[in-house]
Amino acid sequence: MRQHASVLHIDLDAFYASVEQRDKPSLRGKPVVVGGIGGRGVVATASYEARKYGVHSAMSTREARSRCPHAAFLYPRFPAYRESSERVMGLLRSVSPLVEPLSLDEAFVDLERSSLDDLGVESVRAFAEELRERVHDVTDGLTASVGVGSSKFIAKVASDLEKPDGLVVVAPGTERELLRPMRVKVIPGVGPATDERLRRAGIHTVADLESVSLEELVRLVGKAHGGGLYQLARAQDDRPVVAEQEAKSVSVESTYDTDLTDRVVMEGLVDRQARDVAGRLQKHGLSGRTVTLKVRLYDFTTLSRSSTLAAPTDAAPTIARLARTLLGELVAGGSTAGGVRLLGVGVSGLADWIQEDLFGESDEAEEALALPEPAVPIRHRPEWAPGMDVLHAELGRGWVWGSGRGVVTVRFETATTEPGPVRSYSAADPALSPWPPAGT
DNA sequence: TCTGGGGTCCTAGGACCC
DNA sequence: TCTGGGGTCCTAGGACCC
Repeated sequence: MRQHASVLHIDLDAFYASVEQRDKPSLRGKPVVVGGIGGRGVVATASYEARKYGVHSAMSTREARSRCPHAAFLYPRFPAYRESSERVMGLLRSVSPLVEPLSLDEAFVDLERSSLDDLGVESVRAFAEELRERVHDVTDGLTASVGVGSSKFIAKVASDLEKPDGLVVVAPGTERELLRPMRVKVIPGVGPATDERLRRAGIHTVADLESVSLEELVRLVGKAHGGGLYQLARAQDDRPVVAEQEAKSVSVESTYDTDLTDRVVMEGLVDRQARDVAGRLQKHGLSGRTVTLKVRLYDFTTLSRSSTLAAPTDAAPTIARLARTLLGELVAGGSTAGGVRLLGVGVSGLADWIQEDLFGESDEAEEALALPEPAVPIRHRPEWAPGMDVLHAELGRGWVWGSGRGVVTVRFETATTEPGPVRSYSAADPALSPWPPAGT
């Protein structure tokens, strides 16, 4: 724990939903739900208007629809979120070289490395308030909640206290009294399972946790976790802000609207996932030795099988061959007989050097074997997904309001226009195209 | 029609080595 | 001539985070 409140945590409010409301003027002030729209989708982010109806992250979209049928349900537009995120991270890096992004919408900033000389509470508060304004400006209107404290833990807790659009600076020395009345779930790492174990032991608040011995905590939740809880309950947290985190694994997974039983179909899907993973490894100059296949059965039982190569690879055919073999073992063993709802392929044991540079052997020969195009009957995403940006030859820029039965309905508006008109077209109308055009 | 997708870290057992 | 022990790698599963 530091002497000063010099760790800042920033969290963009209802990030995905807020970007949608910014870019779709007709949705401002209205309930918006961003997430998977398919039969098995879940909510990624709900706007504050939708939260009033009890809609929240990780809820199934079906449940969200029943709670708030009049909300706009939109597919995520990651390129738009990434663009705003990069602007915010860029701004943060202009303030301190030590910025640790946690996701697209969250980051820690080390103020000891900033230009701020006076790390007193009032000075830090003014600095953070100005930072929030600059985030608002650079993102064309998004709001952020900020917490500042003497550690990552305290900063993160603080940023949650006055959401949305809030700022809390925790004065050094007041951390423990702030934490004591809070539920143990406030501690990062305490999820549903740990919460339940602690609850059964009569531990509900941080104050309760503080009164438990280290030995008892280790007995309850294990060595590493128990040690961590013991410290965090006392607001002891020396974790540094770390700017560069190296990737340890790359994976792709997908849940299908209907359970899979056909081995050939599953192999085709796994091939495609292997290709996607290989593409991402290559894009980042990475290769890895361990290939993992993930299978979630109809009853949500999750299995994984992995295999480790002698040398790292980034080749799609190599990854696909291993993943297929692992799948074959599960199919042969009868595990998949009841149906498969999810398939995934991952590569771990990453090295940021290329195999061919260090080893005489390579999988070039295997790379030369092109993977057959999979005959995949299940389309995961409709062609015209709600929320996606489109261009119409006459009416210009708009977004897909809904589609079905060969008809697509578009609202013509952008971030800088008034709420615009709605028109319907044939899904095959050549005047309508995705925006931005493919390949740009 | 309960339960996404991208990750990280930890645990525990067996193999293997010194 | 039993009962060794520690370290590392690999695999599978689970908890957790956003």
